[in-house]
Amino acid sequence: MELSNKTEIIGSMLLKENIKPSYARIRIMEYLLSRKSHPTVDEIYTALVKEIPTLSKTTVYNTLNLFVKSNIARVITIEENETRYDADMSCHGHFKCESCKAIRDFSFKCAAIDTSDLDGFLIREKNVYYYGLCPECLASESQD
Amino acid sequence: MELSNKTEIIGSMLLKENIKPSYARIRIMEYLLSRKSHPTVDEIYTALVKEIPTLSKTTVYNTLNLFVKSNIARVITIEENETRYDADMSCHGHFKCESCKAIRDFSFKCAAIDTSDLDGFLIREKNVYYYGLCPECLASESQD
DNA sequence: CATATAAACTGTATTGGTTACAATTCTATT
DNA sequence: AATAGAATTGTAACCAATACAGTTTATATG
Ligand SMILES: [Mn+2]
Ligand SMILES: [Mn+2]
Ligand SMILES: [Zn+2]
Ligand SMILES: [Zn+2]
Repeated sequence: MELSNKTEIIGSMLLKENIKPSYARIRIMEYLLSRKSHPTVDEIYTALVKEIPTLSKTTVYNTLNLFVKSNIARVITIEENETRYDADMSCHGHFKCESCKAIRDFSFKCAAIDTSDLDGFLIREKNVYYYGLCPECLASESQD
Repeated sequence: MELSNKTEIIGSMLLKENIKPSYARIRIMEYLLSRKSHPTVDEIYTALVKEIPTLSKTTVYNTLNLFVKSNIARVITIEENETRYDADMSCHGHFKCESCKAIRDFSFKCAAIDTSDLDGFLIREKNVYYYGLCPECLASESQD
């Protein structure tokens, strides 16, 4: 069936990073991959605890920190107070609408950013955050 | 003398934004402008309280929030736990060395980032954060 | 100058996301 | 079944940031 297939795919992804594919870890990674919402710890916990009643919020924290350390998830610090997470490790930027608070991906060519100032630096990670208004909020704000 | 000249320049900068140029506000903005270190609230407070013994940390928070709202300073969320501030409002990126923790500016051409995915969006602010190793730390790490 | 009003500042209490840690449960091996 | 180690849990503690009420300072008016 499909669910076990997905479980196996995620399980082997974790095993490749020497992470034991426990049920909680698989479900957390599955949640990260299925949603493009860049969820917070609380969002992940609240969603999964319905199906995994024994789940602890500490486990969500531990698991996400483990994923980040293993480079299969990344931290999104687009907000000042709460950390968000993303399992999409491809090079892409994040736009946050200051009105509806939605955070969505946008693509850009990483190589297009000229970083001659950083010659001699080892660059491990790039985060690009844009802020503004999405088209929907822009339309509803102009009609006042 | 020079100090009063600097004070007047910062004072008129604040007045332009309808911010009353109180002593605390001028000194906080002066600290932000003189340092390129992107200081935290605690760094600013600790440095200034030596000269302004009555200074309250709440005032530092209030003042920085006021500056950010008036677009004469910006929040740097390059770290997960602590907010940093920058009075340099020009388009530039920030590089954080994961070894020595230093945060330094780098320049890039804002227009070079193709954002066709964001057609129809109103972009108000752009933050570019890079992480890695600075040349000094790179050299000291390779000699093991 | 004296008084009144508003703005700025201060100090403390509280909030909320995150981590520390010890106890418990689960998993794998013998 | 028994043991050891890993994973998970629940609570306590931490700490940056905010809320808030009280105090001080600045400005305006008579
Ligand atoms: Mn993303
Ligand atoms: Mn800067
Ligand atoms: Zn929106
Ligand atoms: Zn360094």
